[in-house]
Amino acid sequence: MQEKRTPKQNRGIETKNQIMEAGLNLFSQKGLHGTSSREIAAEAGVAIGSFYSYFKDKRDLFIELLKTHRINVMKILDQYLSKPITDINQFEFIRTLIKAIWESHGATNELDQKADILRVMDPEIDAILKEREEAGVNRLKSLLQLAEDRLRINNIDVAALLVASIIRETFHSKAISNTEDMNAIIDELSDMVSRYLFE
Amino acid sequence: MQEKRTPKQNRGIETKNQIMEAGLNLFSQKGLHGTSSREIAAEAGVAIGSFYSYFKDKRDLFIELLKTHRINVMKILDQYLSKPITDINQFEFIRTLIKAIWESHGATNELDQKADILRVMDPEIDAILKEREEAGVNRLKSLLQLAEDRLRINNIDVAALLVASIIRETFHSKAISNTEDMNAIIDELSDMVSRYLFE
Amino acid sequence: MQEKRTPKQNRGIETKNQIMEAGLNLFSQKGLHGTSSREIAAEAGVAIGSFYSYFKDKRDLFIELLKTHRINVMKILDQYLSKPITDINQFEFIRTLIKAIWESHGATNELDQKADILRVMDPEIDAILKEREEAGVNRLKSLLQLAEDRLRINNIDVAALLVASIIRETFHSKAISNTEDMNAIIDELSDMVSRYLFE
Amino acid sequence: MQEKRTPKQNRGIETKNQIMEAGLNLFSQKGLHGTSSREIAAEAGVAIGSFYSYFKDKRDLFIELLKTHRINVMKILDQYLSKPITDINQFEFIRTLIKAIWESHGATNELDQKADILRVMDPEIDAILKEREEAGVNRLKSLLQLAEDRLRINNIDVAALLVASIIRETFHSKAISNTEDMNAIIDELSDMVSRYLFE
DNA sequence: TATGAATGAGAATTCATTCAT
DNA sequence: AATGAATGAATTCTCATTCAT
Repeated sequence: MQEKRTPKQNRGIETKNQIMEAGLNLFSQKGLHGTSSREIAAEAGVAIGSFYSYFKDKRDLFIELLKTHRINVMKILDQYLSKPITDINQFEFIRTLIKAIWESHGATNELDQKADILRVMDPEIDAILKEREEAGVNRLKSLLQLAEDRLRINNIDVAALLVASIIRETFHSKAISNTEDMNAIIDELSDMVSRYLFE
Repeated sequence: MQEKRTPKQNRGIETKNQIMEAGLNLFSQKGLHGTSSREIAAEAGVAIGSFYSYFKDKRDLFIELLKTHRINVMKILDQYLSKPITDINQFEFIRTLIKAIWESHGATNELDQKADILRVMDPEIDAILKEREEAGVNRLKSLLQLAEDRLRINNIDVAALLVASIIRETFHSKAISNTEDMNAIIDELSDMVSRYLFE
Repeated sequence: MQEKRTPKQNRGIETKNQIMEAGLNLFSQKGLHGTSSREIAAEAGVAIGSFYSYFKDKRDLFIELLKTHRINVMKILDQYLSKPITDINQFEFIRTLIKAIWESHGATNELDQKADILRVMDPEIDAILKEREEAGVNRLKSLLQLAEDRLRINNIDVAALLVASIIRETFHSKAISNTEDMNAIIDELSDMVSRYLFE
Repeated sequence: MQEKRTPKQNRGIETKNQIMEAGLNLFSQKGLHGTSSREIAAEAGVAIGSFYSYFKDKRDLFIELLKTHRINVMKILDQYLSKPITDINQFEFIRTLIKAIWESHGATNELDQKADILRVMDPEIDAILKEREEAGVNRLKSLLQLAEDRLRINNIDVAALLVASIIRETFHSKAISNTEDMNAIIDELSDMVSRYLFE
């Protein structure tokens, strides 16, 4: 195989971005197996040869998209959660958290769903997702520990795992993501979670 | 294509069952795209031609497995829920429900996860899953209506949708299904849901 | 392979006839390659195993049909041509000949067309057709020799070959066999041939 | 299916030509069903993938060959028939016509024979052949109308159909195309046709 | 004699990937 | 850096044929 190219000139950076955008669109719609490398190149408006200049294969692009997305999510979450949260009530705090997660998912929610199926077969993808999930659980645990005296739950580890999973999976749920009134869902979810966690 | 065969002799029924079992195993591990029809035939110990005698193609087998599973889940759920539930408390009621769902998932939980990704591209699979999800939401709604006077939530529709989704997705969650202590998870989940629903 | 069965009981004879009739229909419509042995058995209303009891394979049935047909054609032709022909004029003689050939083709004209393509690949089929063609040419030659003094052509061999071919191929011609007015065609063809042959 | 490729570079044109030549050879010998796509690719000395880059499937190649041939036949015929024909006698005129048709058939005569069998099952092939046959009949009719006062036949439509068919089918006849002395056949055929048509 | 389940070679077709230009 | 023609392994699917019942 030819050496993977790291673009130095503007032209190359542009090409790589086009491929990544095309990949994100197509993988989100049709998953890794459902999308062919030709298709991505065509959607990006470049030759198939160019695709293979920048990515080892389509799985390589998939993983790069997954990692890029992970960084984006973290950035958005940090912005939301950097505000002081002591002066708002518990329900509002949870609500803000859930909204932040919802916003940060945006464009790549579909990609995550596709990645979820691949992790079974693909240890590298599994590792990325697992790391992300653990990071989420840990961050939530830290937040909960700040308010430990107001918690009603015994096992903070199990609770953090459960709450993080529920929030994540709710947004992945097809039944829910097809619902028009996402605000109502977020309100109810916040109610459920805050009532579960706090006295 | 040759006529799809409906086995009349015992030998044929046996063969079809072997194929379905092999399909369930392999699809659960590797999904529809990750499994080849040859592989299924080999795992079932039959010739590839036999596979195509009983199923139009591997998607056809996948759908048949999905439908069979749906029937099994319903059977198990009905058994659990046919017991009188008035004399147990709310937490126990929810806990029994969640346990029933967990038990009924068993072997085909993995299959459902694979189906979930396919529904995006495949209207027939989407329809099967959607019907199942709606059936679940409706059944839960009926149960909730029986205890309407004790509920604290306003919108029973949104609550039923949310709770049904949360239970389903929790079991689909990789982060959770890898956990060894599922009983603790079920307890916490029951706590969360019953506290959300009831006064 | 199992021994080819020659039916002795009535049941067996009946079965074989059903298969031959089904074969004639399907081969005529779709040719040897276009027809599957399953299809023939289904059309005949027997199991595929029965097909292989009576015929080595589908080519074997095809050849048996071809030979049967050949015998039928000869029978009909002989009936027509056994009448004394001296007292009718030349045009009428040729016309009667052509009509006889047309009638005798009937049901198996289509089969002959299919056989024609196979002869290239299949020496046995080629031999059957060649033998039939030569028989036709020779018979025509004999007839012409009876009227040798009235002929205008020099080379009776070439003429017999040409005339026999033209008559045969005219009936095989798609452009013509789709024509509704076959009588007009036969009249013109008779005119052409008689004018060519006789003073 | 991947987009059918239209070669722009010389290399691609070369490849496509090799495939078409291999297809012509093999189809002529063994027909559409008798030839596999792998075989064509091997004969052309290219990979099977290249075959499918240039043709949707082998039927697509077959049809393209048929169309190409049609154009070639028309070109050659036009060259022959563009010479002034008034000063030659009727026999010579017909003889020239028949010779032109014979020459123009050349390599693709065999292909036509194969196409003939396929038209029954394949409307597109039927349409191509029908169009060609009609074009031939019409061209002949026009020629005959130029010499209308010398004709002895009544119905010019039937005569044109019959003569065109006879010429075409004579060349398709296996019995005749195996003959070594084609010149004798052409002479006799010309004699027959001119005597039929003209006073 | 009749049945039809089972077999597996072989054909069609796709698509990830390479490499000469 | 970009192109796209060429490759061929891998997969899907068909169908002639056998053989146990």
